[in-house]
Amino acid sequence: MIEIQTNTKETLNEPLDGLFDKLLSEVVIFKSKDVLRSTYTPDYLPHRNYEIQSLASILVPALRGEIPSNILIYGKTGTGKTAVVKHVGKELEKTGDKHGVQCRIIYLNCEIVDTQYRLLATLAKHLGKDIPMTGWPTDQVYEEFKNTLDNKKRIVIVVMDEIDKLVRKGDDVLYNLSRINTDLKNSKISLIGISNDLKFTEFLDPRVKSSLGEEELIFPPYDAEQIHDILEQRAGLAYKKNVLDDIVIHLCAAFAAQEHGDARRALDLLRVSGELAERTKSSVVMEKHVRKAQEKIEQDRVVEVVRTLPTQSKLVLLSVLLLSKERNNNISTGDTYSVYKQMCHNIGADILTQRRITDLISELDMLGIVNAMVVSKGRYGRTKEISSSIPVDNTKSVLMEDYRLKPLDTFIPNTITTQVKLV
DNA sequence: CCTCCACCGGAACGTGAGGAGT
DNA sequence: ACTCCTCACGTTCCGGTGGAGG
Repeated sequence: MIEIQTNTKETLNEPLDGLFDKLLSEVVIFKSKDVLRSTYTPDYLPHRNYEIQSLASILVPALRGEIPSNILIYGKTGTGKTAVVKHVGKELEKTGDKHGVQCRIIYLNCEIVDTQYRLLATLAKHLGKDIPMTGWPTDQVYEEFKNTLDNKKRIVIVVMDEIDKLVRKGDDVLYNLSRINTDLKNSKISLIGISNDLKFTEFLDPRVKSSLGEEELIFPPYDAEQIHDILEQRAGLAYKKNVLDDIVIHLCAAFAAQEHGDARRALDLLRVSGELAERTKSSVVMEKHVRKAQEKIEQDRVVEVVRTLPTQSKLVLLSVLLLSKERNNNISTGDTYSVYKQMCHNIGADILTQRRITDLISELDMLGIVNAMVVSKGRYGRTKEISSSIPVDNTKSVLMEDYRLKPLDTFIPNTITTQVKLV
């Protein structure tokens, strides 16, 4: 989206290093964009004092050389769980240094570190012991980790973000980790699990459950007012003075509050709004930018979802899209299925049963890319009435990026006409 | 009030991939 | 290398159903 002027002599004669200087100087809105990224850990967390205090008071024994209770933290996305833990952790390490107590916080994201082996290896690495990422027997890694951990007197607090992802693949690691303290002479270990799924402990071994959940913290979602405060504070750091229209922050907060109080979403919105304003060379972020940003974020989400759909679901979606162009959105399962069958035939894909397609349609409905409602048409039966809830043409081109659907490019016109005749 | 359409959606089962244990 | 288990994905079978039209 960067336009380069080539029509004036001045631009052509300008030395190359001046080119970027000029572009750089055009960026006038942001002071620091990173402040609005989800990777940024703020020093000050509005409306999370209670959580910070609770967490700190649970962890304070660490500074006296005792083992803090293990903690489970629950809360939906964007409620500040990770930020609070990182913040408190930083403070704890700082205070520990001041008083000469060795406290280490190790932060792991279980979505990436998702097996027993990787988890132990990563922990060992954080403590300064390199273990090859593959190859060793798991129990050897465990031993190695234990020895490294125990070679110094210290308290180690392991933070496991998205712990539910790890549990789904077995809870042995957690069992081992929660019992490891009995084998340690010098150091002590304590666990903090973060999850956005309230029910994930159901899958846990009862022993692990009780040991891990010695203390529990629940982070409630923010309301619109609280999100407003958060945005206000971050906007001060991220944007230059007087570049935000008054309504911008209110609007971002309102949009995000609708999404179950997700602060991350609100910050994304604020950042994308600024980026859009910047691109249109506007020196002020205005309401229209926020609305555009909201649209863009939603569209990016849809594109991502559609792109990663399994082929069969893509075919079903494509059928719905084609039909919704021909009709006024009153599409039935039967219609969809016959178009779907034709397309499968055209590209030589397996044809699934209608029963399965019903389920696939329901899945698409849950993802929010089509609407499906069961309606009765009396004498003419009972069916799902399907309509697409996304822009048809854009989505179609995303679908066509899939090489397996490519052959349809030439078939699609025929498909529709035969279909129309058929009905 | 009854019928009957065109599908819904639950249940049980089959299959193949992939991981753990031995 | 082997079995055993789990899980995702599909199929088969089938009872169930809201309401327009008779």
